[in-house]
Amino acid sequence: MPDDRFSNVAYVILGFLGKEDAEPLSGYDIKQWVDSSVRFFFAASYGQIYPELKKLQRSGLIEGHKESTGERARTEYEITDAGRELLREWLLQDGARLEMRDEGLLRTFFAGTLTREEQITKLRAMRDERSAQLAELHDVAEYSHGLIPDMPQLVLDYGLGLHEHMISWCDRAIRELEGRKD
Amino acid sequence: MPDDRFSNVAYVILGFLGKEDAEPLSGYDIKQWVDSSVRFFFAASYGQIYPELKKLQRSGLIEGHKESTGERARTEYEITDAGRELLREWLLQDGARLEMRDEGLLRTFFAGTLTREEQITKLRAMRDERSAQLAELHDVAEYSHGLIPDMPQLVLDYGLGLHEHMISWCDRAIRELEGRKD
DNA sequence: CCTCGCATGTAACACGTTACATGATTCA
DNA sequence: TGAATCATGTAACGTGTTACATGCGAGG
Repeated sequence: MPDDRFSNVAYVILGFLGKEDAEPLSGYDIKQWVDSSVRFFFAASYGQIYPELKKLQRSGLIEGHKESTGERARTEYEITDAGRELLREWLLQDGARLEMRDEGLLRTFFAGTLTREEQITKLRAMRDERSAQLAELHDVAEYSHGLIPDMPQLVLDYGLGLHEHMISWCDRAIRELEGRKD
Repeated sequence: MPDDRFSNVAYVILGFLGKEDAEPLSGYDIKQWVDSSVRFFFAASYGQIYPELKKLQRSGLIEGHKESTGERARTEYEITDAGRELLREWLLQDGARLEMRDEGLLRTFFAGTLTREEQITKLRAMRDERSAQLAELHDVAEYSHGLIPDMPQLVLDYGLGLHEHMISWCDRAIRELEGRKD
């Protein structure tokens, strides 16, 4: 067994391939799934996905089949028993990292030297961005309503609530600053 | 002027040095400030801070003074007018990136193959971690109450609300799963 | 015919963390 | 005396994004 350590992206792959009902997926498919579901709290690029697929295959955790029958060239992957086992191990691990990098908040934090006007403008922009994101998430949630199982549904609800919270904070902060407008 | 592009860490440094009342700060000081204020939505390590201080100085945006009078060797930095200008520019920029990487949520999302019991255990662990973080934040907020100006205070409130939201989501999710316990 | 989406990949770069090295001062 | 904190740094590593290259197939 070469190189025994896997990135979170590897577990995302195993996660999608390891769902109860899961069909075989290509690297491209996986990217689509990531972008339309976990994207708001976990991103993954092709630059990570394709190399990781190779690595997982080399380690016998997934199996690839060339599916080039008439259609476009395409390699579909399925999870193996060893893969399921590793996925399960990962799911049960404790100590999960939570990282956030919020440039908007960072700017807000240091915005004391701006004028009230400028501060309010910035907060409104932040609010609008979040609203746009919320709308997108709503689409995803609506579209997949009933199609996806319990846990993913709960996690989508989490995302909706989170964005709503951010928006209402912006609103409160704006009102607060407007009230103090001297 | 060599290399004209600065990382977010550079702006954090300028931010702390550029506050109205700001005293000169060492690299060590800045790390302390980061860890005790913006840490929950933006981290920075010594490995980023020290090189960035050098770079900012080379570009004339901050000025360092060796403060080795009797005490430990220590270099304190102050912001220059050019630095203030760049900081202001950055504060007014739009298009702020928001990145999140939440391993716990990721695991939850894929937890469909675990038993109800296991799922609930995981959620409880997540809840506890968040509670601990919330407590830490409360300490910071309490400690700095009145000491820090408007904007930072608002941002701290944001953090408190965010963590409370996460916790109540965990609670709801747990109740939900317990209700379905078949 | 041309554009869009499907499909696979890689190389260069940017970003960040960790571990390590070093040494002074303070306080119990 | 020994541990903790102040203080400054760097090298190695790991992770993640971007830009690019390539080509097929479907539909307007």
